[in-house]
Amino acid sequence: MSSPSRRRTEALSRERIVDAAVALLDEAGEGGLTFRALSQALATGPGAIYHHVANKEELLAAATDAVVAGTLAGEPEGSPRDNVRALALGLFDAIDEHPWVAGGLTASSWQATSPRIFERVGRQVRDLGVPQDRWFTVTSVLMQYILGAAAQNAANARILGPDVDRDEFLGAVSTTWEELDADEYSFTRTVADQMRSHDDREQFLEGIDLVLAGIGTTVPGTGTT
Amino acid sequence: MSSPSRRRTEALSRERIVDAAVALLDEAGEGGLTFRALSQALATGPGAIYHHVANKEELLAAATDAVVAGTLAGEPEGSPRDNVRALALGLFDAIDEHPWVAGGLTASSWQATSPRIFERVGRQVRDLGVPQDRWFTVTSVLMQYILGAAAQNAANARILGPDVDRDEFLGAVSTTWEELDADEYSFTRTVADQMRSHDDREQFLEGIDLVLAGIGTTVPGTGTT
DNA sequence: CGAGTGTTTGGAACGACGTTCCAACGTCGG
DNA sequence: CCGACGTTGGAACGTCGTTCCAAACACTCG
Repeated sequence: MSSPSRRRTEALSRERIVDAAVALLDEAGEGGLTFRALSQALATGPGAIYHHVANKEELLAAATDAVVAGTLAGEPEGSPRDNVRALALGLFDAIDEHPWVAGGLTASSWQATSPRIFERVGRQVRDLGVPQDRWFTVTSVLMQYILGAAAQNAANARILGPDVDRDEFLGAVSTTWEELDADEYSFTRTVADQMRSHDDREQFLEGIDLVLAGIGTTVPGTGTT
Repeated sequence: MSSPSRRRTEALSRERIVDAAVALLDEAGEGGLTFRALSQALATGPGAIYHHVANKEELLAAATDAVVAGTLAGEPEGSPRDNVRALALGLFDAIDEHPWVAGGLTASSWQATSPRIFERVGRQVRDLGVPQDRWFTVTSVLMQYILGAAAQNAANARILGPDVDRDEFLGAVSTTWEELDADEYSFTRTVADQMRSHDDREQFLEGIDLVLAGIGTTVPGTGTT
């Protein structure tokens, strides 16, 4: 370990592999992560990678964890409600920017990534004044909404693609909804124009507020404020 | 159309293909759906299937829609709150029984399946007394929680596998949590034993109640009841 | 300083996948 | 009875995740 090693190329390491994987996923989407493409980006062969990473699933989990850990960096500094909002929005934006993270969380990153998020959310739940015997449930519900909503938003963004106009797409869906069967889809037809002009981020935050309000009704000393 | 066709074998149809796909997915999981396995189950070749189904993505979407449409069969008959609970629980159980549905909803079934669910949820939101200008947002949030929580539950069930003992697994995770770093994971360690004895279905329903309670705070004439 | 040891490398090869292609087959209108 | 046309299903293509192994390397010890 005297000279920090410069072998044939530049030394392959798990960290370098994960970084390259993140870059590849960002560029080419979930299907763009290939051991062949990764080999080429790292100027090596597929076999070499397997000495640092067990398989693709673990690699995806590591890439997911790298992104999530990055968004969880700072320490919270406001009221519990504000902290939950900030935490949720940070995850939402991260998943929106790296849509493959949603799939990565489903895969098997629960081992490292999920507890990381759980802890951050849970501390705010605790500070919110929720009775201790409900900590696990309330934290789980909050986390499920955050990740579930973010994942569905990412799925929508994926079918949209990077080069499709958002307003155009929303307009097309809205038109489709307006042309549905009048009896079978009376409600959906009514709100078709509401969907045309909605903002995903804003709607997500309203959902957080809704859940927080629900939590508020079960906390002894707190109103809706 | 006189004799309802009995060709070489028994006539290939989109419906027969989708049914076989559902059966295959239930038996072997998301990875078990293969055009080769499907060909064998239908006693035909892979090429024949492509005359009835565009590609695998569409097939998965059709299979997903078949399952979801089945759970949405009956008409609701109780209070809006009870109906939401029943609707949510029906979807939760369906996804728990067919975990691949979670992935199928993400894929591209939003075209047919998603509006189906949206309409059902939305009607209850309307009957709940939510102001009309918030229908779209509230319905979306409710639906995001339902599908998000169910999807994450299905992901947990998938890593569990059909033959692993649930209590044993929960105990193992709980133990892992208790051995986390005391400073970095103080909250998670505290609730480790709560997770050991929790019930997924019950927790899901508590989440529904939490969201409903949150909705209740924004509805003019309604208390928490 | 050189031989030996154990790890890292990377290219070839394997089986399985989604998908395409096309010759054979079946059905049906004229 | 015959041509036209949609259906069938097996072969084949390119790509994927993964495995295997001989060559290349860094390091330790005599």
